Amino acid sequence: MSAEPNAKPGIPDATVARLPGYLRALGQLTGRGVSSVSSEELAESSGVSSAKLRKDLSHLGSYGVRGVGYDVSHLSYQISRALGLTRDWPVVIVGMGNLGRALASYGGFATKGFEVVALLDHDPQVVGAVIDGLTVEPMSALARLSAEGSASIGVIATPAGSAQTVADALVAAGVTSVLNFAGGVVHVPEEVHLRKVDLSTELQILAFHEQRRAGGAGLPDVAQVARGMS
Amino acid sequence: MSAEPNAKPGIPDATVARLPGYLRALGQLTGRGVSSVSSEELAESSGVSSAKLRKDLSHLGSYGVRGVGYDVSHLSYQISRALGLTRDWPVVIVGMGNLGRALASYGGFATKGFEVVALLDHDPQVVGAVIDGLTVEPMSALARLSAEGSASIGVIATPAGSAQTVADALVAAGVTSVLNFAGGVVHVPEEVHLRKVDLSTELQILAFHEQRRAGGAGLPDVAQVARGMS
DNA sequence: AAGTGTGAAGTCTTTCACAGCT
DNA sequence: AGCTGTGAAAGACTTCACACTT
Repeated sequence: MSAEPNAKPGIPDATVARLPGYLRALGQLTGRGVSSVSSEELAESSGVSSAKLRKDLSHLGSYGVRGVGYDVSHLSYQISRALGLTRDWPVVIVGMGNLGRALASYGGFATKGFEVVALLDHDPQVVGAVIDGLTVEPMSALARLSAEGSASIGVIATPAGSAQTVADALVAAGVTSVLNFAGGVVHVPEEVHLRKVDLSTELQILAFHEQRRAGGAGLPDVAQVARGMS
Repeated sequence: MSAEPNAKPGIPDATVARLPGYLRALGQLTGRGVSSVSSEELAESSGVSSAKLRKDLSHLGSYGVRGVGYDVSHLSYQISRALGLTRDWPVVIVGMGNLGRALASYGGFATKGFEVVALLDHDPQVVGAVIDGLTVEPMSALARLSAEGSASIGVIATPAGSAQTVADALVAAGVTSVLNFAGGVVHVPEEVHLRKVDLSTELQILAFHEQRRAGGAGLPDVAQVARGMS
């Protein structure tokens, strides 16, 4: 209870969620040979306001130079360090359906900071397949990962119905962070960090805004609105 | 300037983002034959607190019965209506790589409220392929969708480098909401709604928490803290 | 008795605007 | 002169706790 998932002596959640964006923008600047950048410029590249950017960075420390701006490579390093990307985190992906395959070969993992150490699937027909250089293993391989202590981040890409079972297995194997792409609610122990990405949810949020744009009216107490015009 | 993308006479963004979760939980209850539910129970199924749930629902209207709870099917309908899911929104997916294929066949679209009307890809080698019953078309097909007025929500599943170009094309074709799975920042006109889903970002946020768990101490500079006090 | 709906208090986040350093 | 870093103000969101309804 009093132990929030958020006992932070340090960096606010909202800030943490934006740091990856800054890091990416800095990477692009590096690629273009830019070595120094102002908060105004970096904010523009990242799609936030400069005040927000400065406040965010101020939580990491004082890495800018007044009157000048930020050194691109130094700031990149500091953000990487704050995010814990100066070492590699082992990632296990469970569920090698379309989505799992996409994730396994997605460039996101190529980003420094992560290494896919195992691809798992429940289906014997899928086990043994080679995806992006890794052989798909059965769920029982979790025991090995657990013993090796090489389970740290787990990604769930199974159908929604299996998500809780998979999450339980991951937690039992020592995984302490879970990224859930399967729909539905998954419960994990207090000390395990869980994040959720769901296509339906995203689409439904967009639908809300589409409707607002079109409808205009749609207030709560308006009873039955016109049925399908189509 | 003062014109926020967010002039809401109605429902707070944070609430809108949770409504899909309630809707899913209600669907499960319906499947189990439950016809009435309390805020406590529905909150538990949705992974939120009951106070938050009640406050959220209060923004839609007063659809509960004191001393009793909520009627499952009526509440489902009201949430669907609030989200704009009482009609179908046409969705265009651009980029038929691994991710695009996964999205095209993902159950998320099967959820009532959306219809995939086109799959597009820039690569002539991919055009013509049939995925989940739809034939992949070239980017030029956007002109047709635009003329039909059947472009409403666009999903970008291309490599990051093409994202801005694709977004521009979608907007030109009349798309008013965009869901971007490609990394990087994409700019769209004020009136177009944009949401972003990025694997790297999610992993990096998890890495932060993993590190916090492990590292414990190691805060960057303590010197600066003292400075601010003087 | 049970459980919703909601003001009010509390917490977190963003924005403002400017002091302070280079 | 220019740009960062940051208190203070404003705003958004969450939690509390209870009046009110069935």
